[in-house]
This record gives sequence, C-alpha cells and structure tokens, in this order.
Amino acid sequence: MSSATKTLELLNYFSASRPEIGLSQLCKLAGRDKATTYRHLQALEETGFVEQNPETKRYRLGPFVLQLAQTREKTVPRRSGVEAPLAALADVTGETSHVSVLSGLSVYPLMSCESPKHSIRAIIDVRTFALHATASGMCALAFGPAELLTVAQENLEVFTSKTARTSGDLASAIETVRETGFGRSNRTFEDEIYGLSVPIFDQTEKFAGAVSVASVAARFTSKQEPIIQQNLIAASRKITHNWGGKIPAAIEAVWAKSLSSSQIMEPAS
Amino acid sequence: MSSATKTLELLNYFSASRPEIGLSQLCKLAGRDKATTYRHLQALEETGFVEQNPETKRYRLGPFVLQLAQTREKTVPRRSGVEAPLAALADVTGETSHVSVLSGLSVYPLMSCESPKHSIRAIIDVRTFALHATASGMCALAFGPAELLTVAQENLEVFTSKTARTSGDLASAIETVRETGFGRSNRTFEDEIYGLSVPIFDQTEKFAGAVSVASVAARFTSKQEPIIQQNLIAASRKITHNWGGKIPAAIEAVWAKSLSSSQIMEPAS
DNA sequence: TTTGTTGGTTCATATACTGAACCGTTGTTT
DNA sequence: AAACAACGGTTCAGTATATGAACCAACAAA
Repeated sequence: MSSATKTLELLNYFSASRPEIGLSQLCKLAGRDKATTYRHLQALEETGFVEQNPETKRYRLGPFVLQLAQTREKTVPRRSGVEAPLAALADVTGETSHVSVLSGLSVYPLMSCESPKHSIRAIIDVRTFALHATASGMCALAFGPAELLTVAQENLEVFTSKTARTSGDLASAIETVRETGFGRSNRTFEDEIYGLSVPIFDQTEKFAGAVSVASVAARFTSKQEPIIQQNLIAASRKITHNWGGKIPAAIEAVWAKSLSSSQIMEPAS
Repeated sequence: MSSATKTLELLNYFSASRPEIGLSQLCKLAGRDKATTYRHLQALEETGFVEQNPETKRYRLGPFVLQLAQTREKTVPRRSGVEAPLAALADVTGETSHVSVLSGLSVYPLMSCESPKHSIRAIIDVRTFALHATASGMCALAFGPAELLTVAQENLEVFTSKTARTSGDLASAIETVRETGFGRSNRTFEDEIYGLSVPIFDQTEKFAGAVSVASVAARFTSKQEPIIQQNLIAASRKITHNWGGKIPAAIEAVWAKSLSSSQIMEPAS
C-alpha cells in the first residue's frame, strides 16, 4: 500500500460521532506507528485536509474538503453516477430498470434503461411516480420523510384492480416494505407490470431516491425474484456510493434477512 | 516534499472551470512525471477522491469528498452561519461577496455569493487566497498569526502591475489595513477586481477568516465605498456572532474611526 | 516522586517511490 | 495505408524517501 493511500485512509476515521482525533488515538485506530501517523497528519495539514484545533491539539477535517465537495457537486451531475449501474441492472435482469429521485414531496424519474432482451418490455413514461401505487413510491413512503404519507393518503388514485384503496391497505403495505427492504408493485400501477425497488441514499444518509426493475408481469417468476433483488441491492450500493452516501446499517440488515429467507444465488462481484 | 503531499496536491488542479483532467494534462499542470502522476492518481482513485470518467478516461473528483464535507460541516458548522449574512451583503452591494477561513497558514474560500444585479461580476474560483494580493489575504496578514508574514514574503507572486512586489510595499500595505480595519485589493490580484474585506473572529477572539466584497473595478466608486464598508462590518459582526466569537474592541474602534472620517450612510438593519 | 498520559522529534535502516524508456491504442495527417 | 503524434498505462534499476524504536518535554493523577 502506498504511503499516499495510507495517509488518505486516515481521513476515514473522522466522522460526525468522532469529529476530532488526537495523534495517539489515531495511531490506535489505524494501528500505525506514531511517527508515521504524525508525518501523515502533517501532510494532510499542509494540504488543508485537516486542521489542528489549537486548544485541544487534536485534529479535525479542514475547510479544503468543503471546496472539493463543492467542485464535485457543481461538475458531476447525479445522472452520471447512475448510468453504468443502471445499464448493468437492465442487462442482467433483462427488464427495464430505472432510477427515481425524491425532490420535495414528489418522486421523479431520473433515468431509465430498457433491456433489448425482450421485445415486450416496460416503458417508464410518467411525470412523477404515484407514491401508493409504484415500487419507487412505496420505497419513498417507507424510507423517506414522514410527510409523504399524508400526501399519498390524500391522493389514493385507483390505477388497477390491485391498487391500494384505503389508508389501512397502504399502511400495511408500507410496513412490509420496511420489513423486507424492497418496494413492490404487483400490478398496482399498470396491469402488466411487476415492479421491485430499493432505496438510494445521499451523503446525509437520507433517502434520496430509488432504483427499480419494472418486469413484464407475465415474465416475473419466483425464481427470478432473488436475482433481481440481489442486483437491485448491488445497484443501490453503487449509486449511493456515487452520490456520496452510505446505505444505513438498518437497511443492509433487512436486506440480508430478506435474502437469506429465500433460496439465494451467489452475490454479484 | 512527501509523496502523500504530492499526491494530495493533485486535487488542487480540479476546479469548477476544469472539472476533468487527463493524465497527460495533469502531468503538465503539476510538472511531474507521468508514471508518478499515474500512481498518485491510482492512490486517489482507491480512496475515492477521484474517479475516472469511463468514456473520456479523464479523472474527476470522486464521491468521497462529499462525505468528508458532510462530516466537516456537521462538526464545524461554519457554512450555515454564513449563508444569510453573505446573501444580504451580495444583495445590498450588488457585487460578489465571499467568506474565507484561515486554516493553518492558508486562507481558503468557504462560500461565495454572486448578486444577479449585474451580468458582469466577479467569480471566486481559487483554492487559496494569495496573502499579499487579495483583500482577504491582507486581512489575514494584518489580524492573523504573525507567522503568515514570512509565508507571504516567501511567495510574492506578481499577478498584476499593482501587486505588491517587495517586503516593504507589503509591510506598509499591512499597516494601512491595521489602521483602517479594511483589507483592500485595488486590482492587485486581477486587473478588473477591487476587493474590500474585513476580518471575522472565532470564540477565542482570534482571527478566523474574512468577509469580502469583490467589486468589478470599473463600478467601484468612492460613493459606494462607505456603503460596502458599512455592510461588511454588519456581515462580520453577524458571522462572528454565529461562530461564537466577538469582535475585538480594538477592531471596532478602528472601524468607527475609518467610517467617521468619510461621509457615511445609515447602517443596514 | 513515580507512573502514565499526551504531542512531537531523531536517525539508522531498508522499503517503497521515482522516471526514462517502453507498450498498445486511437485519431489525425500525409 | 503508412506515418505520425498524443493518449493512457507499464516496467525496472537505482536511489530517494518512508519507517519505527527510542527519545524528549509537558502535563495529570496517584
């Protein structure tokens, strides 16, 4: 491992719950020598990545990281972090895949990607995703801000015979999403579409959107389900990472539980 | 210079105006060997600081910087205490306003705010403020730690025909800043910018940064000057307060003296 | 006083960094 | 189509540079 890598890795030990770290403490955390760590910190300080609190002598992240983040946000649009994982997802599932984002109290489509595998396939063509009737919407209700629920309840439009019609139906469906980690729309929005969806998170660890697979319902089998689920999770991890976020441990836990309870395939690399 | 420092310095070449950089280009910019630069980029990529655009093969800032910034801001929430006063300052002056912070021996931009009033306006796009050539830098020299002076003297880069070129020039300019309470950059950094700046203080009553107005030089008149000065002072008071600091009485005194010697407008609320 | 922290420094050792020269690909010029 | 240039990426001998045990000095508690 290069010296530069070792130096940069020190920054991983700073977090909201451990914002300031002393030299000795950092040595213990990183399992490195004190002199080495000290020099690494010097390098980080020179370049503005960390600064030393003059009172406590401990180190904390410096103002330079703010600038870098600003530059990144100005120049790398969210779409670009989505393209590759979405294409991979569409490819491996053979079904139309899409990413939606939460903005305010609506869930908007950001990008969709169709697979050429079948000539009959789902087309994503909506302005916003109905919260109560789509897999993406259910993810938003389950993992997004609580205010969404009232918005959803005020607009329980009926799209198909399987659309949730009452607050009670909706609440129990949301509960299922929370327990499984997967939004699901079994013909609740369109008669021939079976949607499966997982949440995406941004740098604040808050719900930012969802990535979904919209299968042609007639093709959706219990054998495919875990494959789609596995790959949804992989896509969510990648996109979340690209957006500077982190999947909350609680979500990872329910995913693990969900998958272990079905006969699973080996995870993608 | 340590290998880690050299690696980290590569990040300085990324900016809003140059968001993606190819290997060869970066070598030229940094004046380094290609193999070395390549390995440095590898280290940065491993740690998430940069990522490679798969289409162009060029490098850009990675998602990890977003997380770091998030952590820094949660920990040292300076940006949030700056937003409102800065917006107000830009609004009332009609010019680009910005706040810089001192970390170690460098002055970094923290936030800038442009006014929509004019279509020609200053853009703040630097990694650090030159101490001897910018209004913010002059504030740091005048009110910050004494060590800054030697740093400044060792790097008297000439930006325009009006940039200070000798230690003597610099020293007398600093003296003026101390006497007036205002950092000033009359086309010393860019030919068309006139900067005016006042210091900000933290909870230890030490110099923490500066708030500045970067006017388009052609628009800067002696009539506007006191207005800008008044509002700079108001902004500094608010930000200093938000950061838990207090303006030293000595500074308040020189400000009062500065303003009374010119015909003043009534202060903003 | 002793003992155990802390942040910071030194110096001999040898590890890991360096850069000239290399390769393979791509796109342009002739 | 051959020649050329510019690109990203790789190799390896040689040495510059990172390393860590041992060392301060300052401070706190016992």
